[in-house]
Parts: sequence; C-alpha cells; structure tokens
Amino acid sequence: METEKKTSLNFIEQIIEDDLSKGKHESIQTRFPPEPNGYLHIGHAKSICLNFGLAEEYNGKCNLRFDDTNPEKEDVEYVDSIRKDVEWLGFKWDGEYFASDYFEQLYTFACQLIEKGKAYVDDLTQDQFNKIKGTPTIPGKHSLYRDRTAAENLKLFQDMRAGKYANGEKVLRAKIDMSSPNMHMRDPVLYRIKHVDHHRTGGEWCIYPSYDFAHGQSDSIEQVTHSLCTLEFEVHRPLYEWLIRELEIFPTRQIEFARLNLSYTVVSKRKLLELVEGKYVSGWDDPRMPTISGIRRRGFTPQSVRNFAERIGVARRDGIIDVALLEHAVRDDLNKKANRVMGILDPVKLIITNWPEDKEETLKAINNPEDESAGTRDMPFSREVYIDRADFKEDPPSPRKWFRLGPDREVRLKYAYIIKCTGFKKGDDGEIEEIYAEYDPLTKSGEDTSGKKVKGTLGWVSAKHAINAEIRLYDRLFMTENLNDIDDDFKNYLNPNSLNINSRAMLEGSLKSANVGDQVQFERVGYFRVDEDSTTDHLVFNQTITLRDDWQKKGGN
RNA sequence: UGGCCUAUGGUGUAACUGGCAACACGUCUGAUUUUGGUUCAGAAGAGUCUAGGUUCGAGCCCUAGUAGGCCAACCA
Repeated sequence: METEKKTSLNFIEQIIEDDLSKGKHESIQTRFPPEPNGYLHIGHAKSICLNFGLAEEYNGKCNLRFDDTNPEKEDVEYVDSIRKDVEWLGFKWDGEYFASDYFEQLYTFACQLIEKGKAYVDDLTQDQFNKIKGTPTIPGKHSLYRDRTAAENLKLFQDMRAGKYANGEKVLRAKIDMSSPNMHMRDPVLYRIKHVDHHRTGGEWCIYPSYDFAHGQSDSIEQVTHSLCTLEFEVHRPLYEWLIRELEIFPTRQIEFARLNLSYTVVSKRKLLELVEGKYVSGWDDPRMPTISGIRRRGFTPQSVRNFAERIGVARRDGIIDVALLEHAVRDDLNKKANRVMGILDPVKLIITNWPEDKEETLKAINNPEDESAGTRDMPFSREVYIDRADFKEDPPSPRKWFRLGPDREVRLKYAYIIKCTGFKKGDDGEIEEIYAEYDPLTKSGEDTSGKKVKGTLGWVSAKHAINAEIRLYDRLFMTENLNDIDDDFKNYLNPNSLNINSRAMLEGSLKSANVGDQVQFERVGYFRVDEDSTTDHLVFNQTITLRDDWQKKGGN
C-alpha cells in the first residue's frame, strides 16, 4: 500500500514538494512532540502517522521529542507509554530528544533576547498583569517594569535562575506589542519560576521555559523543516516566527492542521483523564478508551490505525469523523489476518439423536479463507454440540427470511453434516433447554453426495471438547455522536451498556492454547482478542468489533 | 464586538491551481458464498454557505454578508 500511486497531494505535501523543488530544503525533518503528561490517543495517532509518514514518503527524518517544560504535570510513566505507543504503530524515530535537553541553550537564547532589548523581567503578579493586559478588543498597557535596562534584566534573570525569588515573583517576558490584536503578542511569558523538581533534570532548574519559548526553539535546534501542529496553535505562529527572527535561528515553518474528532467518543487528554480518575473506565487501556493503549488492548491493529489515518486525510477544516471509518479499517485488516474459529456466545445444546453415543469424528476446518497459508485444523465432532441460541427459533419466519434452525428445518453444521431438527425440550421457564436433530450421513462436508442444498450454515462446538471463556463485549462509550456540541457535562452521555460481560460462552477446544494478544474471528460473530486478564484456566476475550451484519440491519433477528 | 482560520453528497477528503464535481466510508439493489462475513456488479445521494463581481467560462479569483472554529494559563 506504500507503493500505491497517489493521485493528489494534501496541502502539507504540496508545501513540502514546493519547498523541495525550489531547493529550500534538501530533505525534510519532522517531529512528533508529545507532552509526557498523559497517554496518547487516536488523535495523536493521526499526528504520528502524519509526521512519520511524511518523513518516510519524502525520505526525510522524524524525531520523537518530549515537550517536557512543565514539571508539575509530567512524569516518566508517560514517557514510557508514549514510546511504546509510537513503536506499536510501527514507526522508528530518528532522534529521541527532550525539550529539557535544551534548557541550557534555551537559557542562552533568553539572554540574547534580553541583550537585544527584546525581553524583560517583569515583577507584576499574574493578577496585576491580567488587569493591564486588555482584551482582544482593548489594547493593553505597559508594565511599569517594561523599560528596565538590558543589564538590569540580565542580572534579574540570572537571579531568577539562581533561585533568589519565589514562585510567581517574577517572569521573563518578550517585549513585543501590548496593543496587538493577537493576545499572544502582548509580551508573552518566556520563563516562569517553579521551584519544582523535573523528572529529568531534577533540581537543576527552578525556572522553566514556556511552551512558546521551548517548542519553536527546539524545532529550530533540531532543524525541523516543517513543524506540524493542530489548528489551535495558529495564533501562536506570529510569535513562533518573531522568535525565530529575533534569535536568528533555523527558520522552521509551522503548519497547522485540523485535529481529529471521532464520533461517539472524546479525544481530549483532559476528558480521558477524567474518565480514568473517576473510574468510569478501568484505566487508560480500557478497551473502550480511544487511547492507543485502549484500542491496542481492544484488538485494533497498527496497520488498521495507519490505514485509517491515511483514509481520513489531513486538512484545515474542523470536522468529526464517523467511527464507522475506523471500524471498517479494522475489519478490513482483521479479515485478512485473523484465523477463524468457532465461538458460541449464547450456547444451547443440540443433540444429534442418530449419532452413536461414543462416536467421534475429526473434521477439517479452514483457518482463514482469505489466506490459504493459514492452513487447516482438526475439529472434533460428536453427538452433543453447542449452537447459538439465536440460531434456533421455535416458530421461525418463512425460510426465505430465516436461514437458521427451527422445527423440521435443515441447516448445515459448518465443516460437518446437514442436520434436520426433530424436536426440542423446553424448561419450566419457557427457555429452550435442548434441541434434537438427526444428521444425514451423505452430507459430510467435502464429500456430500446427497445433492441437498441448504441456505443456512451454523457454527458449533463439540460439547465434550469445548472450553468455557469470558467474553467482554463492547459498545460505544458514549451515546451522543458529537460530544463537542453539548454544553453540559460530557459524562452525562456515557453509554451505560458500553461493557457487557459474557461468561457462558463456549469455544472450540483448539483455543485452549491461545495466548494473550492472539486475535481471531469467531465465525459469524466478530473479531476477538485474548486479553491480558486471561489466566491459564480462564481465558478472557475482548470483542474488537462485530462482523458486518446486513441481515440484522434489515431487521432480522 | 478585535484578530486569525474554515465553509464541496450523511461523514471525511479530492478536483493537475478557472474548463461540465471524483474517491473512501456509510446507505440501498442484485449476484456469488459451507461465515446473513469476504468478494463482485450496480444505484441513489452534492451542483460546491449566500449575494454580487471579474471571465467566453469559477468549487477554485475579487468584494460583502452568513455560519462555524480558535485566541485574553506563569498549560501544551
């Protein structure tokens, strides 16, 4: 699919090809710059695919850079998970850096700005500054500390670094334009005092650069040619460029694109954190979460996420992508890769009355009709099997609409025989307890000489050989399509039925040896992945996604 | 209200920079099928936010509206 010829370029590719053809750059350098303060989600996956994908496409390089300038919120736990997630997606970064690697260099940059008279130490408290800052429509006023001399500023800044001041007592500001309609140009903070240990630099620093003074400069230091970020940073671009100009450093170009929004879910670190902390989900990797760790555990494949990212494209307009697109991407990938097995979610016993008590037969089953190299396996067949309760109806609709079993109806047990229902037993509660049928010896799969044709084919497992397992069925986490449109608490829209635990499922015995991470298709049901909660005698499967079901869609059932 | 950005079928992205709007998902038909899956064949669905303008000709250019988004953390 990498070899697929592209017919059109997205706006970023157009910029890149233009830069390359005009000789502005010989090759490109991008970067993925997460802040290690949370787990990555599907929105980050879009950015990862973009940055790494572009680098691959144009034979450039892509760094992984942790934007760790706020020690209060950041932690190594997140650094590790981020590395793991990027690797899982299948990307290799060229350089691994931390903004904190550049603290000394950044400090020097700040001093240069001070010497040029382009930055000053401000003693105003946050409140005081907020009062004179103005609003987008009202110009701000100058701080009374704005005109300190370079020498004075330099001394003060050194003292800030030396720890002579308390948190919030002073900041370093760029001296730009307090009347700019762009609030980010009204003398933005470059450095603030935080007497906090940093997860990498420890107690070395008590002043930390702000995003605006760290991100762009880090890009520049790494000679990033195209710095891709989301739309909300658009208003930062004038400042980004102002700093490059004043510092006379490598001119990285910032390009903004629309962040990913997905229907029926939230894609915001803050909200996801809320779900985790409020125990609405079991953790960052709850299979219902749109985090990379969540969808990984759920059973989405790296390839499916990358295909998805490719499909949705990249542009500058805000929108919301239908999860159906993501779901299609997984089905498409798993259809090719996942072995088929029999799994009966809601088992009911079917007794083949004309099959001898002790007789067992071994049948050949195809592992994956989409991939011949997946081979075949043996399936034991015996007198008693489980079929799904939904595959039998006491009083079924016309055979044109109902292909499955019912009194006197015939169906094929896949890979086995055609059977005819001869009766059933009902419990006091009205539940079907057993179904009786007779098999036709002439209809054995592969050597059918009966000439019979049946429309329905059922999955089954030999009762004697089947194993029980826990199946976790998932539905969308939220009931509302667009969570950005609501004005009350997003948690009010949580789907109370997003998790459904099934502990009665019976699976074919071959699954006994399944390992955590294995992915299979339960025929006619969906794709499932062995969860890490599994133990040797208790398998747990996560439903990744159901199979498409036209029949149910048309009102079947 | 000030600035910036965006506006194409239900959703997302295209349209070689002005030449009769394409692709994917979704939806609907039908065929095949020992998964009501897959695959295959086909259909419906927008005339490109509105109003002007430039032009032989505009989704692409200009102007003005309208709608939506973003910006007033010592967060990123």
